[in-house]
Amino acid sequence: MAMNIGEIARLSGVSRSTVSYALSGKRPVSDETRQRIEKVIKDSDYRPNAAARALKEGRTRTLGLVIPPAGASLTHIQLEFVAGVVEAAAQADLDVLLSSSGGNHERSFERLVSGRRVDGLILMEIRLHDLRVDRLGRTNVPFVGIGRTANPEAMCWVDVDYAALIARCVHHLADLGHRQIALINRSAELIAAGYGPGLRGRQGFVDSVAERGIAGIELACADDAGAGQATVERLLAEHPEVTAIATLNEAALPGIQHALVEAGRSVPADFSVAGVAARRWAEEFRPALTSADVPAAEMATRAVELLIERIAAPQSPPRHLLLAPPISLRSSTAPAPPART
Amino acid sequence: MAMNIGEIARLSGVSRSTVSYALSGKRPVSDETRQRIEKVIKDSDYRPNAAARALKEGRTRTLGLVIPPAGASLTHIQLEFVAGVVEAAAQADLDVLLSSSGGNHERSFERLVSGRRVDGLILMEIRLHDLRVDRLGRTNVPFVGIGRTANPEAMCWVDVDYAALIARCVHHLADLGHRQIALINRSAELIAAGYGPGLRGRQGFVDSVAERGIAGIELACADDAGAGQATVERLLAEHPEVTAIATLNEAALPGIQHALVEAGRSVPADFSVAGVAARRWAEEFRPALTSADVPAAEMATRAVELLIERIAAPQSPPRHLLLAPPISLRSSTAPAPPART
DNA sequence: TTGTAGGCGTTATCAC
DNA sequence: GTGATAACGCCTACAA
Repeated sequence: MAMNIGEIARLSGVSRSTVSYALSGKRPVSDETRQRIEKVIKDSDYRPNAAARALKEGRTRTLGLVIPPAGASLTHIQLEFVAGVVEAAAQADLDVLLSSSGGNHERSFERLVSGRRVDGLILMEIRLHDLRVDRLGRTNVPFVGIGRTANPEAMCWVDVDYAALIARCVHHLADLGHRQIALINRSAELIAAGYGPGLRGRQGFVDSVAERGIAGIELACADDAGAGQATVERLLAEHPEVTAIATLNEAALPGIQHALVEAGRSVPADFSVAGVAARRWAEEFRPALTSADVPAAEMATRAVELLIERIAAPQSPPRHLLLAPPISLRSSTAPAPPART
Repeated sequence: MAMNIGEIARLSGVSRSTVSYALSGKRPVSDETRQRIEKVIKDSDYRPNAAARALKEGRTRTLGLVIPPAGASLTHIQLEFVAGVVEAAAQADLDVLLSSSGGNHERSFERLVSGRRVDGLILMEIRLHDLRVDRLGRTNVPFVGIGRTANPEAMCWVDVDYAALIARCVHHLADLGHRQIALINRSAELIAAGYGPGLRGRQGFVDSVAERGIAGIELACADDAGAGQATVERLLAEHPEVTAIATLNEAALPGIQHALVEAGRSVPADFSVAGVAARRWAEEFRPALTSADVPAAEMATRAVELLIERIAAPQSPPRHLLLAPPISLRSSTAPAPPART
């Protein structure tokens, strides 16, 4: 039984337009007919054909979400963000079409953009120089970036202020008396590719370390526990004087923890760790990690809000949101141990 | 510039149908006209309007993927699966529409189903008695389940044979001389709700333990590290004679590891652990976990294949795929220690 | 080899 | 308060 509006109209003994108006409420319909129609609809679980509606209305009621390619497996933060976007979109009765960019998924991205499959896009993992942003600039598809480009005024985005957060970590550690601090950053490849959080986090580190007049060492580290472990092993071997780590590489955390345990450094008595991570990972660190918890769910909500606004008013000046959540003091930071001899 | 097929036709000096045929290749078009058309299309980056095409063709070229509600944060396995589905779908030039079920997301699910937003659905986390499966049974929307219901013949699905895998873990541990083995299962709530992996894993445990004539203790455990730690602490306190754990709760692994370290049990010399988990988590366990690696990416590929088949032939008898990957021997299992006195 | 025309299911304009 | 009808952009018989 292929239910369509015509069938509902026939069964209710009215015209198709009346059914349409009864549904949309865009013009008055007598109580009697409305109820007859509603009954018929309920009995047949009719729902308007989305494609027909999209064709007629020129909008799809669908948002596109462009995730990083599958190869680079998603972090907890990204995952939480995706779930949050689906949630927030559902709240607004919007669906979410997923696409991965990078790799050889350009077809999928192009379908979204020029096939008018979506009313707007959310782009994850924006690079400082981002081809997708350039591409979208040439169309008039509304979009919101998670992360900002080198020219941030030109577009809508939501981002975390990694520079400020890493700086806060450094200040917190410096306040505790640490004079030798290492930054465990994301991978060298990501940073070379113009990955904002890595670059801005580094900047925040360099600046704050200079401001406090203390020694800072930056290390790149791939996004997995093994790399975290290797990186910290190297750090401890080459720079035994370091007493604290700041990190924005959440996937490396388990490895960082393990390497410290192996090396016999007790956290936080001998060694402090502070970072930027999803709350869940911070809490799973042993001891629980003092960290600025990346508010992925909130970012998702805000990004969807911004996008909905932008879809409604595509020409309005682009809005931005730079989040800097406070550091949650947990158990991984303490006063620096007396200097080793 | 609202590009549509008519506009392309006008610019190329041909009729709309000629453009359409040039694009689809469903009837010959002279080289000269084809080239003219292709040039115009390239210059204008025209792509057919997906909604119009969907309306006309009665198919959307879109797959629906129903994920668990956001509250229950996704595990690594699920995450890898989602990415795999997007990948496999993109390979077949299909898009993926995301929806979460459960919670109050029924609207979103209903939109997918009766609004004809998708050509078919993949349902994650199938329960033994699953309302969504019942709902889909009353429509003719093709779908593939990840997991199977109590009546598995009636539908298409891809599943992991948790019973067999847990049994293999038990046999492996028994072969190593362990006589007291505990199963760390998923949460009591999940199991009470008819969660297949938990129930079937339990069955495999009970059966294999009986077959080997050894003592088995089953413990439920929520999906996070904290719960894993608490569960193992309790286990060691109440059953100090236990020398091995089998588990299918990957999210609990970090906690399991931590509790064992805290209790001074050295793995694998004093204590063995085997399980079912995503490969990445198995490798991040210390020491690397002997486990059956859930092939989430392969499941995704297979599920998409099955679904595409089913969309093409909705009436064909439902196909199933029960995967039982081999156990990868890593470093977390060893012969049982001499009995404690 | 190419063009004409009808219809997919909606919504919205116009008429009653 | 309600009904007929055109249009959204595409595909595809049917004609030429």
